[in-house]
Amino acid sequence: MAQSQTDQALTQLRAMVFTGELAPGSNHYEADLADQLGMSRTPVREAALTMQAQGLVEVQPRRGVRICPISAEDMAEIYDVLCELESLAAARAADQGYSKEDLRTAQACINDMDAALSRQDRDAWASADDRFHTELVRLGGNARVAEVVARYTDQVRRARMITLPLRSLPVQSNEDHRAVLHAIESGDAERARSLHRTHRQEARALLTGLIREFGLRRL
Amino acid sequence: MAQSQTDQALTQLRAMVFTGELAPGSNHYEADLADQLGMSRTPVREAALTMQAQGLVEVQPRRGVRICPISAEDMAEIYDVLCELESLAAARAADQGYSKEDLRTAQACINDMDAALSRQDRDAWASADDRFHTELVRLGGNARVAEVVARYTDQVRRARMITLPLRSLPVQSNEDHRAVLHAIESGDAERARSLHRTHRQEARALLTGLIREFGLRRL
DNA sequence: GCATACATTAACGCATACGTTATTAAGGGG
DNA sequence: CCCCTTAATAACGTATGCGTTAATGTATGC
Repeated sequence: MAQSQTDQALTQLRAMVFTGELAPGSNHYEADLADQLGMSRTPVREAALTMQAQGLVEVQPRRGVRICPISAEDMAEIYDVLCELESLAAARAADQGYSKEDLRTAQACINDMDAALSRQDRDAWASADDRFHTELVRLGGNARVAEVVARYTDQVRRARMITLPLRSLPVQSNEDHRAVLHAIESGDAERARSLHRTHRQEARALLTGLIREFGLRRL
Repeated sequence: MAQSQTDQALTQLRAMVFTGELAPGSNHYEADLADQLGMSRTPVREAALTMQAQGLVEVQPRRGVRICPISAEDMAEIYDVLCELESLAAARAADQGYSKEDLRTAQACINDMDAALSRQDRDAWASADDRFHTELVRLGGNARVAEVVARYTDQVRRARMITLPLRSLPVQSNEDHRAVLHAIESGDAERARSLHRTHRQEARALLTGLIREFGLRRL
């Protein structure tokens, strides 16, 4: 499982972007990043170009690698995409005629979210929520949908982490998930679609609202 | 306006993929491509990595750069994505309250398609059709939607070119476009959405049908 | 005759080097 | 005092070289 330097750079740089260790809006010279990661510029540069194609950074000549910040408008755009594609995935998942066993992973995510909620553990909830949405999209059976959803989920990952403590406990969210999964289980595609669509629209409104309310810049 | 070697490599390699000069499913060593483009391996490699992130090629150690072929299943997946996102764009475009002047470019594309049809010029029609969809998505006002649509349009570009002569003249398509634009003009978002959705679903069925009917491999 | 071990080859991963060029600062003129 | 010109700096773009390593062919043993 020999990981190439480029792979390592990609993994580490992505992690540094997600945690905010590389601050949104900040610039970083390739040479500095290479030093930090203990490698030469080449693999760093290759990783940066890949991340640029993923929309996480911009490679700007002589100004270094810029970490793309997320504005309320960006958040709104991204949630529009997630809303459409995830609700399609929910509908398709319902069409597949999955057994309870097939949906076990999704059910487990919901259980984890419930448990996290009762512990008021927001981080654990966020992690389980993330896994639920990933699983939902996987169940939809369209790899391109999964890819795009993963890509944009990455773009808002840091912003979501930051807003997480600002919002009330996401109890409604868990109800939504259960309802969506139930619709999938019962093979009701249009219901799964519209339930999930509403769920995501509410998330969109909540998050953009929080950003605006708290005047968050450089998310 | 100084184009870097990497940019040139990207432009040229993309063109070579779209025309089929680099055949779908074929592999090409970085060094060979570099020779063809008259540059060193570095910019070729960087361009290849970017194209990999765009889903056009795979960079496989010791097997060179592989040109991703498109199967009927890929086509179905991609059109599902295009269907959702473009119909969202159509709905949003209708919500913007665009004037006739704002929609001039889209109207011009439709006119071009009509003209191309009457000349039975399929290539000109395809070009105008492409421009119409791009413009539609631009009118939707969501840059992420535009980005994803552009990316997947690129992935099916070559396959569409190849199937173009196999299908009957796309007269219905032009009717559809006109109806969508009319819905946008009259601000009827849900009508624009559902019309465009149907339009794309039909394209999906047509294209996957053609691929299967003609047993096209390595598209 | 087939499988396995080994040698050979060459494509890649990545470090390095260097020329180019944008940026910044300094200096001179208005 | 400000603006413009010019020089210095350093980050980048890209060529190059080399060690690594996977793929292929060959030889050997069963």
